[in-house]
Amino acid sequence: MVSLRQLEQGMQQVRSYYKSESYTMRNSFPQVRSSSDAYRNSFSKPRSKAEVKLLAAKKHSESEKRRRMRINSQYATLRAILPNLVKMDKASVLEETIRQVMALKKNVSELEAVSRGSTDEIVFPGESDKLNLEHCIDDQGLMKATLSCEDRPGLMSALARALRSVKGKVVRAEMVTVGGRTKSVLWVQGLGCGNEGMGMLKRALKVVIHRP
Amino acid sequence: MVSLRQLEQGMQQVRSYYKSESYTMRNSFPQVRSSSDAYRNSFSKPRSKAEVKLLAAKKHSESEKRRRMRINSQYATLRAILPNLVKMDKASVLEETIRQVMALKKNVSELEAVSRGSTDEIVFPGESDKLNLEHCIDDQGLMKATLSCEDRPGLMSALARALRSVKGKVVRAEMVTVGGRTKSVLWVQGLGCGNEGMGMLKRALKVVIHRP
DNA sequence: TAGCACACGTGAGGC
DNA sequence: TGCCTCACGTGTGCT
Repeated sequence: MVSLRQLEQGMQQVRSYYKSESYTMRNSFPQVRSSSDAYRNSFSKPRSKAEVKLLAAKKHSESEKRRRMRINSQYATLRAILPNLVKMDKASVLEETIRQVMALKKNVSELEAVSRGSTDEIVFPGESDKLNLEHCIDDQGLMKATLSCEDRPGLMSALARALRSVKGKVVRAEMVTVGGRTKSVLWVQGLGCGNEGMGMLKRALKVVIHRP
Repeated sequence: MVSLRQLEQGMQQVRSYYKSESYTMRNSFPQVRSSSDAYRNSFSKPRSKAEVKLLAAKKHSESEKRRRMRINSQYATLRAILPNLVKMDKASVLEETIRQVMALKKNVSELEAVSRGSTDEIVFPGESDKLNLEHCIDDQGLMKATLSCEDRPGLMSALARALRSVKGKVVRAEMVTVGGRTKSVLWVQGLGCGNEGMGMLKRALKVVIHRP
C-alpha cells in the first residue's frame, strides 16, 4: 500500500506533467503543423483531449474567481455602509445586515404610521367638546388622545398638569386652533397597555376640557 | 503513466483505507492494551502520523462545512425578508440587500427629518411676530415656512388665501396656539427651487401676519 | 454543447 | 499548539 503523502505528491506530479510542454508535445494528435509558438497561437485549435480539458479547467477556475470577486465586492460595500460593525467576517456581516434591515423596516413602518396619522387625520376643531382615546396598534403602552374644546389662556399648562398627574409622557402632539376653538391629538406613553391607564387619562383630560 | 482520474479514484480508495478499521488495527503502535472498543474510545491516542493528519483533515472539512452552513442560512434569511427578489443567487441577493439598505436608510432619515421637525422643533409661539422661510434640503421645490403672530378669527382662511395666491400647496402643517398667539410651520410645495417663489411666498405671508 | 452557480476539501495565514 | 477565516481549484448539476 502506498502512503497518502506519496500519492498526493504523485498527483501533483501527474498534474504538472499534464500541464507540461513535454506531455502536450508527445500526446498531440499528429497533424501537419509547425511547432512554433506563433503558429500555435494563431490557430489555437484543434488540440489534444488533455489540452482541451486543461483549457476548460483554466476557464472554469477563472470564471469562478470572477464570481468570488463579485460576491466579495458586495461584502466590501456592506462592510462600508453598515454602522456598528465590530466583527468583519462574512457571517457577522450578513448577521448584522439582517438585523439592520429588520430594524430599518420596523423604523420606517412606525414613522410612516405616525406621519400618516398626523398628516391625513388632523382636521379642524369641532364645534362641540370632544374626547377620544385609543391604543395604538403594535405599540405597547402608546395611546392616542384626540380632544376638541374651547381655547383659553392656560389650556396648555392645564393639559401638561393633567398628563403629569397620571404620569403620562407626550411623545408627539399636534394642535390646531381656529376661531377660538382648539383640537389636539396627543400620543401618550407610560400608562401601560391596560385599560386602567386609559381610564385615568380620560378622567384627567375630561377635567381639563370642561373646566374653564 | 497513470491517468488523472485513475489516480483520484486511487486516492479515494486510499482515504477509505486509512479511515477503515483494518488500517487502524494494523498500524497502531504496539502497546499493552485491550483491543476492545471501550478501551480504544477512552484512550483514543496515540495514533500514527498519517492517521492524525487524516483526522485533522476531517475535522477541518467538517468545521468548514459548518461555516458554510452558517453563512448560507444567513443568505436564506435574507432571501426571505427581502421583497422584490427576482434572482436568488448569492451575488444578486447581496446586491439587492445593499440597494434596500440604502433605500431604507434614506427613507428613515427623511421621515425622521419631518418627524423631528414637528416633534422637537415646534415650540411655543414667540411674543413678537416672526417669519422665516427655508428650502428643504434634498427635496426640490419643498420649502418650510415658520411664522408666529397674533391669533385671530379668519387667520386660517387668510393663510389659505395667501398660499393660493402664490399657487403653493401645503403638504404638511403644524400649528400651536397658546394665550392668543399662534405659531405655524408649513411645508409648501409647487413654488420651484429658485428664490423667486420664496420671495413671493414671503411677501404673501408677511401681509397675513401684519394685517389684523 | 457551453455557461453558470453552488458545495466541497484543502492549504495558507492570523490570533 | 489548535481553531478560525478565507481563497482557491475542482466536481457536479441545471439550463
